[in-house]
Amino acid sequence: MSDRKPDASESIKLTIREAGLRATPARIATLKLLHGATSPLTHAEVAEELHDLGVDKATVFRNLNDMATAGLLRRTELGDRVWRFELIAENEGHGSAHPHFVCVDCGTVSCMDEIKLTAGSLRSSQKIGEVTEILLRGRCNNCE
Amino acid sequence: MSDRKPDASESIKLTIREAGLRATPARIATLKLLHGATSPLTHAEVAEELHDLGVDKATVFRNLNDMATAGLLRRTELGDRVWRFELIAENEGHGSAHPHFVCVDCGTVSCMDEIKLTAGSLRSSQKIGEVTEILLRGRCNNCE
DNA sequence: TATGTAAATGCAACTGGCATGCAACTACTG
DNA sequence: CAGTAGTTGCATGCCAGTTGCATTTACATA
Repeated sequence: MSDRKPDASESIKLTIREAGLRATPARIATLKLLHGATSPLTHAEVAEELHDLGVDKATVFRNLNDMATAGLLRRTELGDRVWRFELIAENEGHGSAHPHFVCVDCGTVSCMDEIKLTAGSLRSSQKIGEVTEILLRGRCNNCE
Repeated sequence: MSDRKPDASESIKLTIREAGLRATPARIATLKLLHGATSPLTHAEVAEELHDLGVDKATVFRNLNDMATAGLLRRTELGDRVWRFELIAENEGHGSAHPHFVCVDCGTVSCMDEIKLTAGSLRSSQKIGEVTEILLRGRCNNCE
């Protein structure tokens, strides 16, 4: 029954409260779901998952946006007009977002912590502006 | 060049036909508009401008998408869930491999031929798939 | 433990950006 | 200059997301 630590929910509740929000079942479930995800999830994906718990679409949308505003989640747009959300890790204090890879065929999104630009590239990018997000597009290995 | 003449329309017509599309008034007007624009225009902006000519919204949408598919325009998404379109310069034929920098404020798209990933980054990206496009998002120096 | 209250929720209707089906029209080909 | 496939206008549909409002709930306080 309990391969899940009894206090996992407790620590999630604390996290939510520390962000200034109430620890409701919908929010706890949302964070748990994102915690187990390996890539950002869309509004729709989270909503579908929580629908079985009787959570309304609008509630999911509001919660995701609220928690993103509160600094618990990162909200990104990968070029397909759909918002995606992922947990901001606690030890991720620097706040720097990591690059994402989007498959143009299946739409799968992968997080790519390792990706970096060469030093020269960094310099020339700074001539143009401040880069806040790196996005790679292509075809994932499952699709080619 | 000095194609400010009455044959400017002619050269636009040729461009459209060479892309495999018919040179209709709506398309010519669209290209002229984009030619004079300093940053990518949204569907809505183009549609509003062409509405005075009696061109329907849906037609503008189809034309922009068709011409983007045909390689005349570049279609980008800056994170606000609105498509933007800009002319692809004629001498910009090489197409795929050069990264773009998109300013999330003004919508300017810059080509960044020098941007490269580190060797290690390339390797780890290949574990996921074949990267065909690199997009950097941020704020350009004019906007910050 | 009970209770007051702002925060959160569910439901449904709405919005905005874009896509599509279809009949009428028109740019191009021969 | 007629035939026709590509285009257009209009109406409608679609989808992700938003909003108004009555009801419920988390949690601070008594």
